[in-house]
Amino acid sequence: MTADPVLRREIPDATVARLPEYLRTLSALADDGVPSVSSEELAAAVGVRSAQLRKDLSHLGSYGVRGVGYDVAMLALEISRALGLTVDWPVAIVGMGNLGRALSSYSGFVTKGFRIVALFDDDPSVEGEDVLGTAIRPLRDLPRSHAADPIAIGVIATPASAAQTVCNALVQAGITSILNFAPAVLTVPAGVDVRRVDLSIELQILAFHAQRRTVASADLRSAVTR
Amino acid sequence: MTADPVLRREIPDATVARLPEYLRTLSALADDGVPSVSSEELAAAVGVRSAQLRKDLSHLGSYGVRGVGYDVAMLALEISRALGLTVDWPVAIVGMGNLGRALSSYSGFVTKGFRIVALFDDDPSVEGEDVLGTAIRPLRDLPRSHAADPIAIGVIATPASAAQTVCNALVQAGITSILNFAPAVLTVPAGVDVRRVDLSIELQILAFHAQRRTVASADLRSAVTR
DNA sequence: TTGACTTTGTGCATGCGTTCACAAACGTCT
DNA sequence: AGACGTTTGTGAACGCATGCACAAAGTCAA
Repeated sequence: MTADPVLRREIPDATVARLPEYLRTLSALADDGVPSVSSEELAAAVGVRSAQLRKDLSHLGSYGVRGVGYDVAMLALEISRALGLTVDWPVAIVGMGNLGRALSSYSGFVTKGFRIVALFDDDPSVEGEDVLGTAIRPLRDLPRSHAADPIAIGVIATPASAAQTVCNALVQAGITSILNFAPAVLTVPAGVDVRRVDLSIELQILAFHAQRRTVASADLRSAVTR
Repeated sequence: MTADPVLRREIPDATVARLPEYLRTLSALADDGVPSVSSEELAAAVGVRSAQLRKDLSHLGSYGVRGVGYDVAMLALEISRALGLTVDWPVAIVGMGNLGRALSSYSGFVTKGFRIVALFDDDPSVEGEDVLGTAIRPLRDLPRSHAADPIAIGVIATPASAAQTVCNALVQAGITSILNFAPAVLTVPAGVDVRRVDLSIELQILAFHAQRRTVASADLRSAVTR
């Protein structure tokens, strides 16, 4: 009944969101031939507090050595395992505009256990086109494609107007993990996990902070001249 | 000394991150000709709890009418104002690969007060190319471009290896708001606001949850067969 | 082995964010 | 005008995440 304690233990969402950052930095360190790091060093490289890093890692188990630090390669492997990146995740991308093409060639996508197995777009002018070894097919081929080479994760990179239709097709095919880049809220049945990425939100947050800086300095000036 | 209370009041980061979502949904409602919404309806459309929505909006001021709801157009305007989107934000994008092109044509970028004033790329083969009315220039033109048409926000859409160099150039030119799509941690002087977007992190989080579902159902099965 | 030093893992406190629950405020109907 | 139903705005409770501080556990030198 009791499975691997590492997998059964609840890992906080906030921690899960940071694990990819740790993993990327660890991979860079490994590439540089660094054998081990302390929590202090790794935290500084990622941009978090060392206490936070240690607490995050403690949720995965006890992989550090007191007085020494963490073995870079081993820790990277453990984080990969925790995230589920030690197995391959077949990914399909729907919508082959600039964003879809950017995603299919994005290094962070093709490495790290994600394998693009299908590209879809209903625009006849791009149908059949080859993108990095994978042909673009119309969405109606999804069931056949899924049967031949099962898809674990569907990525929606279409305009907002098509997003729900595409989502329905993905769910219909039995795909339960969906990453949505379209600026639309998708409704899905229970058991389907949808995550949305809005490229413009970060820009708006940036504008908010920039504006606040401007207002703050304007306040200072008007306070002086008053 | 006391400026506009709406601008001076501290708005929590978590709230700021949701305001763009509210704004997008409100814009859609306005397009559909809906004159007003209750917090319950709007919250459902966005995918949050109504109490959270009301508390978020309360940070901007009191723009609802008890017993009635919120005026869609007015609330949209107030959120725009709070985010600083009522003024134009000149944006420059560095790196005109697929991602840079996707961003420059992204509807959420060009609408909502963001105006792309410059595109940079040091690849000679794309230099001078016209993308939606803006010519691609080499990064060394940044100071001149900035002087002629000031840039408020710089977007880095280059490979990770070039990100820090590009960032330095942006900071050197006096740009204090930077959106970084490259998978690299940037070091900047104090007073410069950097936000990072990693397109692969969401995919990794999705994989984590998908894996957990798989493990959970495997546990159930093994529990039965035991 | 012993002692000095380093670094992890974690209990505890603090702060922030979310949710509940309700009084206050509005429109409407009689 | 007054009673009624609706919805906002917010104080208070709760829960989660972060940061502190230190004991436990290791290395290394002598």
